[in-house]
Amino acid sequence: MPELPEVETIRRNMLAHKGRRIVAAELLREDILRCRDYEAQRLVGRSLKDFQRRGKFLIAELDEAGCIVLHMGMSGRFYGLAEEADQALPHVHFILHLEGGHKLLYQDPRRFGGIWFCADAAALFAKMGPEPLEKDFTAQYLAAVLARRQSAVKVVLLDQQLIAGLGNIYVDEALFAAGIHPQRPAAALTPPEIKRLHKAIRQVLKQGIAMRGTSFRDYRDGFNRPGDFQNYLKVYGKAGAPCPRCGEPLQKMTLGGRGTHYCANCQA
DNA sequence: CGCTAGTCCTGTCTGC
DNA sequence: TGCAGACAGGACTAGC
Repeated sequence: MPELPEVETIRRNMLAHKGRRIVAAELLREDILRCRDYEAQRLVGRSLKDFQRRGKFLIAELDEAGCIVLHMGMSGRFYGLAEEADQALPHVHFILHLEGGHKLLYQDPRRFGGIWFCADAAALFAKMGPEPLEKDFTAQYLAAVLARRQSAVKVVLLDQQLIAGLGNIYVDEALFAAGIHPQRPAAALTPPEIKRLHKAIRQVLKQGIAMRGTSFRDYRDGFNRPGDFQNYLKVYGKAGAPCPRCGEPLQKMTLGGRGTHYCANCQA
């Protein structure tokens, strides 16, 4: 499930295609398109000016006519292939053919993701919270956000309107690193806990990026290669295994409808 | 406004 | 071995 580190990894990989011209665009599934400010045909002849990321969204900026925004949802992939690699791949919904014999494939079996052909992407992100790796995400900001919410701290951290880019894996890992129980009411966290959590969120995301993302199941990078961070997870997907800190069996519960992994002994 | 529950989707896993 | 059902969850919506 591509979260901030996975989308950032894909973005960095996509920079290999920066400046390349689009020679053809195939939208193979209409219902994957969430915004149609312009038709796919309008992409032909444009070039990929730059690649940006906002939260879990990847933005391909065009030299004119706006941009292409992609969200990988749960199972989405976006990667480059040589043009001659033409074996029939399942669940490919969008293909950008580029000059120089390259093509970019958007592939998403579960179709929780989507694509936007936007004249201006700013409106898409108007309500989105700050980037957790940018300077405006401070411990003070986190404290203010948590103070006005009574929900479980994990549920609050997953709210994209409060913090952009956190998903189920990195939230569980950050709460473990900070020694905070995922079910704690957000407003009940103490200032030292908030400081630890703030640091843990940034640390875990940076580690995830350094390891090119977590391939727990479906995720692949911009070259269709798995990431490495699944080998460094402490709690996610490890219910029943011994806690790496204290050795007690890790627990699993459901919070906000999501599988939640934690150590009942280390996370208070 | 805050919060919960329901919805979408299909590959993979579990139990009989 | 085969099949039915459970399970995974990001973002959005309705309803209280």
